[in-house]
Amino acid sequence: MTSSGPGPPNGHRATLVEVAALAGVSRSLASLVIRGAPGPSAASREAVLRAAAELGYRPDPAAKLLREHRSRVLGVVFDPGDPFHADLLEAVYPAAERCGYEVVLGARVPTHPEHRAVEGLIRSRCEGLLLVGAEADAVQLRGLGVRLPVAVIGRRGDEAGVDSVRAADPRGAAAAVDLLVDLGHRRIRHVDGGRHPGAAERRRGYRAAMRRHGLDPDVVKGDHTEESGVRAAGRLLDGAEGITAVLAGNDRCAVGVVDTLRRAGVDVPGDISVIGYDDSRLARLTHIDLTTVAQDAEQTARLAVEAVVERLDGDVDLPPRDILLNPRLVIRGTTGPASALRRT
Amino acid sequence: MTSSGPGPPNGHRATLVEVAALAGVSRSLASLVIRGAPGPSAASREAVLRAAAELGYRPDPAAKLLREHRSRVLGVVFDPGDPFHADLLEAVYPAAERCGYEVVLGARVPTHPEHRAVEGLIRSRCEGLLLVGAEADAVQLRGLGVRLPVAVIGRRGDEAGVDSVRAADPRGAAAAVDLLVDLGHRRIRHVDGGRHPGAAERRRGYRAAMRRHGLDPDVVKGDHTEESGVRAAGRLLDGAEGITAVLAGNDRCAVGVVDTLRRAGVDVPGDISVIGYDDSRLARLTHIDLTTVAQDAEQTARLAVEAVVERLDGDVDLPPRDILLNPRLVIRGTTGPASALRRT
DNA sequence: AGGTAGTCTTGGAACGATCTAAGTCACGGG
DNA sequence: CCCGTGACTTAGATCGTTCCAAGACTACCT
Repeated sequence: MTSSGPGPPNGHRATLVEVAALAGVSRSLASLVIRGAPGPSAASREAVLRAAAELGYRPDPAAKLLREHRSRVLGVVFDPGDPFHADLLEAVYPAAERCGYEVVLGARVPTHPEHRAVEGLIRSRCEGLLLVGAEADAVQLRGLGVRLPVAVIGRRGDEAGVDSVRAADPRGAAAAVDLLVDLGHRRIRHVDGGRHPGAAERRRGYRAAMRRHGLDPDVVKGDHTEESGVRAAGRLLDGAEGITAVLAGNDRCAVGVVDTLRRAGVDVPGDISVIGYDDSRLARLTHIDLTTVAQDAEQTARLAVEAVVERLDGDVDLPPRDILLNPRLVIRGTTGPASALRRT
Repeated sequence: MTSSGPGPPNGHRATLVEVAALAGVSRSLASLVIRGAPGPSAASREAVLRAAAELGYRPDPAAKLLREHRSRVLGVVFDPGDPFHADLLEAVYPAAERCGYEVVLGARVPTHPEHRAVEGLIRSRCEGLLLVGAEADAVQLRGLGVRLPVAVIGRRGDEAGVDSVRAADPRGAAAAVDLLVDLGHRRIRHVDGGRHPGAAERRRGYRAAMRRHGLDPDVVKGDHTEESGVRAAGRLLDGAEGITAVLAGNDRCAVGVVDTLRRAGVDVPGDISVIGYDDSRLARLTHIDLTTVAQDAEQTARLAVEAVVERLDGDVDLPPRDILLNPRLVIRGTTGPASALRRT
């Protein structure tokens, strides 16, 4: 894009020396003009800019980097295909731009695992790293953290010496339970996320909230896929009579639950209420319209970017911070009052 | 994560000069050893490698790049959150690696539109570009194509002078129609994808196949979202009697159709068969189990990478190629014989 | 007139690698 | 005894920038 610009279409890129020659000034002066430094007179400024435009000059980032030792680039490792990561990325770009940084991405996929992504990003000379949902253990994370400033999103990192930004999952789960109890539900089941990151805390929040209300926790194993929702709903249909509400480990699981229940003729939320977790795009689709717990992607991304930038632009020796964000309950169409019939 | 390595943990990175000094050889010799060039004796080779290890030496990519004018990096623009793009990325990495290239990613999101992504990637000195589903028009694409080798995935590019790799959508739609006709369906409706890339060709393939079978095409407007599937299904329920099969514009639309029909008590595929398009992860979920048309992500990615690399590593002046891949029909659980009752 | 301040401009030395061409050394043949 | 040969090694130039210290010129003040 950039309409390809004028100048030699391909092959040789114009250099600063050529621009300076055409403008009839020295290399140094041209350099000052190009990077907008104070000093040059209006006349030379104009001459250089004209020459640069004519030659289609673009500064060589490699040379600049070699000299300056600053790339002003942030690397981000993420999972393509994960809708929440997409929301985060959308917020990372403007946040980085406000701080004067560019962003390069590295995907975490089976063929290109996290450590490869990290190395690739470092090789493309990023100065700081955002890991959206890291796989690495604390030791690896710590090793990475000494090489460059790192922030982890969605998981705790301060024991590994790096900053982290994440939702306060126990509070989110508790808020979901509170809503259900307010609606009159008492038999509330949690389909958990197994060993998924965050699952343990959601489980903990659920258990604590249930007990706070004087209710018995009822946790069944699951994971963060639709499959596990389908299985859980199957068990529900097979005879877990009395249960009027389900708190799923995440939205995908919740969708599995809702679909299976509805297909079996159970009314959601008339007979059973369902709450998801994450407020993924899935949950927002109007024909799904799932009540769920939202994390604020925009704020999360912004804080993570700012944490890394803060270390980059000065305070290197801050102690690692673990920033907890309050989740927000988004009430949509899969929750309603406990039905009189099934209430125990 | 490379276990942080020995050497000064942060601050100063070791340079080749320091390695050479520690090994007691010249900078040039150290350089030869580091990049594995033939020449150095076994003794000096070992001395240099030992010194490099001790200092935790890592070559500075900026300096290397400045000198060599080759980054061996491929840039990829994609939509995070799109599952098919995730599949492609997964295949891009090994394909690039086989050709000796690294990959950097730029996201196409509302806050960071395509042209920004492209510029960012070029600034990080990628030598070639893969656009997964470009937004740019032919003029912009052509402008980009003269700056560096470009391949577009999922859309035609040869009129804009760049290579493209895409599925033969008309053939995919035709195969879907053929299957339905084989199953005895005659009133087959197509919910199209509006002005989405690819939608026109799918529509064309559908129309041609219907006429080939002596049937009347029946196209309704839609787009590539669940919403449009929901709307289309609504119209079907409102009284489009006689229709026994729906070919959706893509999987998301198909899921909207199936969900809405089932929720209204219509049996899929007993009463109505539904076919999607794309074989996204969605379609593969066992509780959705959608019959759909698949594109081969692995092959697509590989061919696109190879096209760009071929121009990079020699043949610059090949005419642009438009590579068409045959889609594959994946028969799952949403298609069945036309029901005797509803057959016209 | 001489000094000094201020504004604008400049050449040379970095940055850290690679490449080229020229060096050193030991050895064996004439 | 000299020289060519082959196997290693090295100094110096180079890539395209930015930084630094100093240079040129005008203008002002005493």
